[in-house]
Amino acid sequence: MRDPFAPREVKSRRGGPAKEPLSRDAIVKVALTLLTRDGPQGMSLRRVAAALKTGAASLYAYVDSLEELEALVCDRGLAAVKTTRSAKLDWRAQLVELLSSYLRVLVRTPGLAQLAMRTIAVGPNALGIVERVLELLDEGGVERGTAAWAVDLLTLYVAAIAAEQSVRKKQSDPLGPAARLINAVAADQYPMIFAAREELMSGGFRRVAWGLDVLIEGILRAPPPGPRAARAPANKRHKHI
Amino acid sequence: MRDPFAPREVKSRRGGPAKEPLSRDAIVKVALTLLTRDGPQGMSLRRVAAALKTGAASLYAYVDSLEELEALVCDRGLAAVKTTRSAKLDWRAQLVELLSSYLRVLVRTPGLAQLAMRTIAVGPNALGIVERVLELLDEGGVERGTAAWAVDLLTLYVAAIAAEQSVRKKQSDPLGPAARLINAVAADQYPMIFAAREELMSGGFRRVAWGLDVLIEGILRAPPPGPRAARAPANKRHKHI
DNA sequence: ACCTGAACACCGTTCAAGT
DNA sequence: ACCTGAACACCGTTCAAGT
Repeated sequence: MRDPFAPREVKSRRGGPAKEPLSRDAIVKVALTLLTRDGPQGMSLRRVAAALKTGAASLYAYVDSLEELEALVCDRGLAAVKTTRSAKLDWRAQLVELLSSYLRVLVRTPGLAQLAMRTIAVGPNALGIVERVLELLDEGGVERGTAAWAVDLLTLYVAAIAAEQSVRKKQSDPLGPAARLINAVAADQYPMIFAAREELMSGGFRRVAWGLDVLIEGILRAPPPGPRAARAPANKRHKHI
Repeated sequence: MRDPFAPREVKSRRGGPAKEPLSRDAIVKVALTLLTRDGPQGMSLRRVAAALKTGAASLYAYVDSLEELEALVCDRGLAAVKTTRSAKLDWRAQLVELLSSYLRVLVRTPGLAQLAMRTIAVGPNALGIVERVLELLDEGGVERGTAAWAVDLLTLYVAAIAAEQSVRKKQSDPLGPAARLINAVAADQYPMIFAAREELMSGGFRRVAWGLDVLIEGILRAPPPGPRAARAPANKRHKHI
């Protein structure tokens, strides 16, 4: 299997006649545009092809499948994430900054979050983000094995939050019918939910910030992954999952 | 908008002639069966209808859309999660137990995890899980506002892990081409990734256990969400996300 | 009211035929 | 080699017509 992120060389047209000579890069570009403009629905092979004034079959010269295109689009979308270094902020603030940028990019483009959850992100931009997070955790004194797992935990959390938000946004009502259901929950049947119904639905940016705080705090304090199992429930260790 | 989880009453056939008289419940049941057997692809309205020996159009008498069916299937799948109380284990062990059961159920049925991430879970089974988590956190002395946000964090994490695993499983190779790419990563371009390439790919149950530990540890220690912002980066508070 | 076949407007992918 | 139209095997949803 080829590296899907390696540029695929294509014989260039002799004089370079038209505006978009139909290259892999052009395909990914308009796909991301369509995704940003019309959401996940808008990025079909046929629509991308139509935007490039061709048939869908033509795209298969540059892309093996929709899945590959999605991976390419996903990584291209991640180019917008700011991974810049800052001398003024400590590692923790920089980490929060980076992850907030990641979140902002995922939320801004509807469907990108779902893509990020579905495809294993291994393009250069995704790798750049992972690299930077590892750097920052290292700066924070987090041991390497812990850091490796922590990257996943952090990025997974942000992607999941973003995906959830973009689902919620699709709902027409503020917070969707979920809110109404939670409000209608029987006080005697679900007393805890009823008591916390207010807090369950409040959210926004503070909530994300708190979540990142929880993760970072936990990463710094939870027993690191060593050769021995950390703290699995004693009676049910290694039960097949 | 009706509560989609309220049972929809249907005129019963006079004598009750056939095996499955085509009820909302029967539809959800075979849909879940198909999902479990054939994955997300297998649960289309047309396939569900075919399994019930009807046309797809017939299902619209019981279900408003594929999206509603997905929500119903999702909640029905969650019925398998064990929310039983235990006198022998402390709240924390019980919480890990419950979330492990949740994870097991999501991973066992391919596609259920993706469903759980896509639909806002508000069926009785989902509510039961949330209720139980809130109970356990309360037992652990976690303040209500914190607990409300923590439920989301915990369930989101488990669902995301499950979704990621079921994506990985789809890949043919052990760990998929992602592993090969990470192994092939240039040592000078991504030094941190290269150094941690081993740990980045190791995983399994211990990793999940560690993740839950991180979350719980963090939840116990991170500043609780109060009326004032907790610890957002001072220079970029409330920037629109 | 429930149920249905047919139709509508889409999909991703393949393939023989063009250049 | 790139590009294409047409076809294949699917989708979710609607709708007029049945009972």
